[in-house]
Amino acid sequence: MTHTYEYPRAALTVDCVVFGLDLDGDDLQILLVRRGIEPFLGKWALPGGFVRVDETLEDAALRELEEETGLRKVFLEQLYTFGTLDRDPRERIVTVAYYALVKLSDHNVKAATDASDAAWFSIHDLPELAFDHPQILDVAHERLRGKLRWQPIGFELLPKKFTLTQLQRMYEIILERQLDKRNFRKKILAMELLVELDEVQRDVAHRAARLYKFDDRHYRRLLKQGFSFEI
Amino acid sequence: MTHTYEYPRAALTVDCVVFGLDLDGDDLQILLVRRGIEPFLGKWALPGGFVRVDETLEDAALRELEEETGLRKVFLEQLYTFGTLDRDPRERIVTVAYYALVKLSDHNVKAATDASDAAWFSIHDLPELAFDHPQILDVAHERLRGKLRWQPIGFELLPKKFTLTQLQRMYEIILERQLDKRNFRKKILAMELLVELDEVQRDVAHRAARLYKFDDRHYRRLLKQGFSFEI
DNA sequence: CATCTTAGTGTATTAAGAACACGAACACGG
DNA sequence: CCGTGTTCGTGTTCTTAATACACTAAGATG
Repeated sequence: MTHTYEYPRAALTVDCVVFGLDLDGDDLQILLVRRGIEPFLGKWALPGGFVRVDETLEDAALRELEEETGLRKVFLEQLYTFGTLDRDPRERIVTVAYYALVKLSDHNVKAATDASDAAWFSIHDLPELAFDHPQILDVAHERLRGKLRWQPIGFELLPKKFTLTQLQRMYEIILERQLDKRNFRKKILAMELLVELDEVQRDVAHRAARLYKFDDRHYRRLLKQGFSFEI
Repeated sequence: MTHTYEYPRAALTVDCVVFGLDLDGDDLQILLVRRGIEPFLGKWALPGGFVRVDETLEDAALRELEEETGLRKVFLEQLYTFGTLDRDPRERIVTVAYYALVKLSDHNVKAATDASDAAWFSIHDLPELAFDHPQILDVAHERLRGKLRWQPIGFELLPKKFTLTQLQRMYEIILERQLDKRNFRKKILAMELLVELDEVQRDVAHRAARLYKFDDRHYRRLLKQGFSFEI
């Protein structure tokens, strides 16, 4: 069945920049999929695809993410819409880009094997990408760095229970600068957004650190009172 | 001539939230156009329209803005893309929203008469709007307030030459809080982004204030050195 | 020349950010 | 069980930025 319109229409797609944090490797990572069709057959690309006429943009992004990488229930936020004329060699395609933050600890390497061909890459060592995906990735990286300091989205990259050192390292990796240990702990604890758990790290070859979790309910309550997060 | 595709496609539009500043009325204003066709015939709406297949999104926004309101050469930035299923009663339409900042002093009331039916409204006294335009406007207003403090975009709302009092009032109107006169002047002058002109206000019934202009070249130079603007 | 309105200016106090080092805990290996 | 190695957890001082606050000067008007 075909569909006919009076004027030509651009096709509409979504693309997702998925960030993951490798605390061991001290590295920010991106989830890419290998293209199985032309154009750019065999090249790596951002997971994404065409928006169906009966689903919202966000639904399309979540669907494509699951189909291509197996990921579900991730933090997802709209990034920017890219609409230059020649960004796809086939025809005019406008893409609404999203960025996602995932806890590598939960959805560990499963994502890589589940789908046809998906893999994590260090943001500092990326393969050649299809389309204008390098540009989309740059915008996403910039947004992540910018937003991280003003909104508590970084917790989406950590396991539910984390140590203060892991939290600090997350900020250091993404912001690409060192933070002072004592000042960092003073500041983050003063916000009263973390709940200290009766639990410590396990299986570490040194003194185990106390575990904390982020108190989302309390954060939302504070927000209404004009509280503003800042690292 | 018609155009046929294998799968149904959403239509793509752009909409613009145009902000103007009325320094006399101490008021932030929005430019709206009255709809000449169904749906929502006769209702006020954001200027906007369909994206042609051979123009970029930004070009479409600028074109629609000029066609419907006569405005040219305004500050324009992408806001967000709205894609819920029922936002247009006719069919699936996805809209890429932009926001614009204009100097009311330059493009004064011409805009209102030039086009069929365009007019400025106080953001605190808006008429009933078509589609999901109230929501788009809210997002734009939130973005403006958020961005104003961290980027020197407010100058786009003022005449090229302005007084420090006007500058302060602009921040007070949009941020909706009072600022201390001496602290404000101290801070803004310390940034060294303003050029003091050999010129003062004219036609005022009291002591005339010194005029300043924003030094865009110097701002860009400072940016590269890691400078960050903040009010 | 008296009146009215806005312009323009400095200091003292308070809060936040930055700099900085060492003893305690715990696992491990000999 | 004792020494070694690694990370944990903690306070104070100094510096810088933010806040609070009020009067004289300039110039237009009648």
